Amino acid sequence: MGRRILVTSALPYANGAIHLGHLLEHIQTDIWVRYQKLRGNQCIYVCADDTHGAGTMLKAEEEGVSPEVFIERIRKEHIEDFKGFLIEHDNFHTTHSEETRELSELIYNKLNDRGLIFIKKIERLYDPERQMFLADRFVKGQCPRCGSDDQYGDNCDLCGATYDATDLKNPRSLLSGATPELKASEHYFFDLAQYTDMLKSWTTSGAVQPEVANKLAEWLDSGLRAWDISRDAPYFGFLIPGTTDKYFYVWMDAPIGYMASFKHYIKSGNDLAFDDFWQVDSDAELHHFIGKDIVNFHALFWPAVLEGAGFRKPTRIHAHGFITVDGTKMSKSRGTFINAATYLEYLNPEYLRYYYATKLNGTIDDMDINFSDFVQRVNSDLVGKIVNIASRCAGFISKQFGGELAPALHDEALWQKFVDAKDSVANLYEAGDTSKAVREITALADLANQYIAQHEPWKTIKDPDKHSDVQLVCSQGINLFRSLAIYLQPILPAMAEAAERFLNVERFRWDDVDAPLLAHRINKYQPLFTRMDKKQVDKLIEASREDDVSGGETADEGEDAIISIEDFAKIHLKVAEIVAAETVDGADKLLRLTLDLGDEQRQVFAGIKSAYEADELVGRLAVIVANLAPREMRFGTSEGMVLAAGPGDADIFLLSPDAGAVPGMDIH
RNA sequence: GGCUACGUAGCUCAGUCGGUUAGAGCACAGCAUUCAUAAUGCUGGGGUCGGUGGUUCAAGUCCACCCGUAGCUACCA
Repeated sequence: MGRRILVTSALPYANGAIHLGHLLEHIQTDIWVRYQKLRGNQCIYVCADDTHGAGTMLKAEEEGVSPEVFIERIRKEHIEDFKGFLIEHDNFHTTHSEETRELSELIYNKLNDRGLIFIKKIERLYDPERQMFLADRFVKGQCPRCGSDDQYGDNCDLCGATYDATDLKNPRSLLSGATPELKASEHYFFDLAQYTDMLKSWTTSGAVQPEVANKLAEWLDSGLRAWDISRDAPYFGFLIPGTTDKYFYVWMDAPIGYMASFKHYIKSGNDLAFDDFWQVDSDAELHHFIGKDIVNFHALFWPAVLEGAGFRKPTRIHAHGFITVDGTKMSKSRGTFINAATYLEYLNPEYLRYYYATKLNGTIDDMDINFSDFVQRVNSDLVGKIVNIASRCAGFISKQFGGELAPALHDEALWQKFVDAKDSVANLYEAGDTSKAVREITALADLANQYIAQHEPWKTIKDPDKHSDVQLVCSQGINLFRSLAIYLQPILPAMAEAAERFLNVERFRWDDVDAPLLAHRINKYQPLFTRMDKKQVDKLIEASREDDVSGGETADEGEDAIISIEDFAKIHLKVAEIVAAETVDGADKLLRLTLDLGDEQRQVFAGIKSAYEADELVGRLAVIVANLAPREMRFGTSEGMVLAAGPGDADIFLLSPDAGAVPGMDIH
């Protein structure tokens, strides 16, 4: 009997669009789920929007609609975005649902009955104008340690200090600008410390990755405190039973949303028993895929709540790292904060699924996206290696043999190598190490291409006596391709479907790799993938940059934030003389400049060819960023940046110092 | 600031218990090839393993400190 598995991805917060970061998690989960389904296991994948909290309430208010209307609109967008990336949630619900309310109340009542809930009066910052308590992110003021202004209520960006919002000097409410006052309020606490021993053994039992267990040990060893699970009105959420103005904190009901989504899935006509998956001795598996930033909620608070309420605990928490682009955080101003919907306007979703798959390894390391690497990997692996096998064999089979595959294999040993990879690829999928799985699969693709090159069907076809050899070789090639398509199905479901049509077969199953297709009629080959042009990616980045300008998002990244004098001092500007300038073969926009900085010469590539002739630049002075990291470019290394104004094309204007400046002078 | 991770070829990443000359793919160069969507095959160049110091017969691997990146730090979600 197969395994029974319930899988979740972290719930996206219902105040913004799905972006590349969400997709890393959902694609990773989807690959794992599709693999389980392909194996014939019963695997249910549920998710939901995380809707509660002051965040959605205020955002809805900004748009002048009710929170309910606002979150439902977001949910529809999220569902569309995920569908566009072929992510097959069996149910995508909302935490603002009857199921979540019922289960939250049930769990709370059980915890309360067991004496795990207590009430304590605490003092929090209160906005007297808006008449509401303020979460840390809605308060700014001066850091109590270094005194820098404009810092949030939890920690200081500049000196790194952490503190309570009540410690801020000159605090102000971001909602009204008013000075917050301290106000006492009764909060409800969950007695987390009761479960310290349980959590110590659970976190080291293999339920979380070792590096995550290390991080959690820090919490466990320093002593768990009671967890504040209530928030005061006004709040968007569910009332705590027996109160009229205390709401469940969003992180209390968010994981309950996993249960609720599963419950709703059953209600929608699926014949499953809720208790089979959630009762304390359930033999079904429960897997949560999450980002490394929220491990404490999933691997401390959540298992303790489940334990306290008499439910089973998760089988495994799969934590992953974050996306960086060229080594740094996604950035709206650089156009690397890319939304799912924008991506889909320009590129095939399976390109991204494949690229992520080549890099996912089941650890919490961050994943760096490099767009030229992305283009190269997809083009050379998917189009050049894998799909090309089918493409180069199909013509012979359809033109010479009426679409009929040979009745026998030509190279049994080679075929067996493809069969033998099955368990190892399976284990890698199971462990979430899809990067190794892909490496094994592309190594097989290399063998297939070598095989075809060695047997040269395009030469054999000219010899009438060896006509049937061509059928043997190309049939072998197509069977090898079929194995690859099955192995890649979890990552590339649409490609696999197209391959099924080409091969004229039913839906792939994992065990199909055991036996080849022989004496079988296939259909005419249609290209499964087309090559990607870097220009499409450039357009996508450009479009994402525009999104930012028109979107008017609240600057939660601090993109255009005021910088300190220390930040400015990091930029070292110098006067430089352009001693040589020349065009670069093959480059449309670049000029290669040789700059004299007084004590050294540097080569800099500048994108100013559209506005300047090389000759007119020689001898003039320019302003250069002298400590910019050297950049490897296609035509060589660029060792700095020349400053210029203007929007681009013909309108580029180089900056120059007034008369008297000499090369090498510092600019302050 | 404290903590948890990470830093290896131009790029993206492997590298097991410390053990021979540090590997792969992409990119690049040369040759071959023309079935395939300019797709393939063969060969090759390319490394101060972030830095400094230490432990050891032996360090990419262990230790200390430093630099850089990311996350957490319980009311941001």
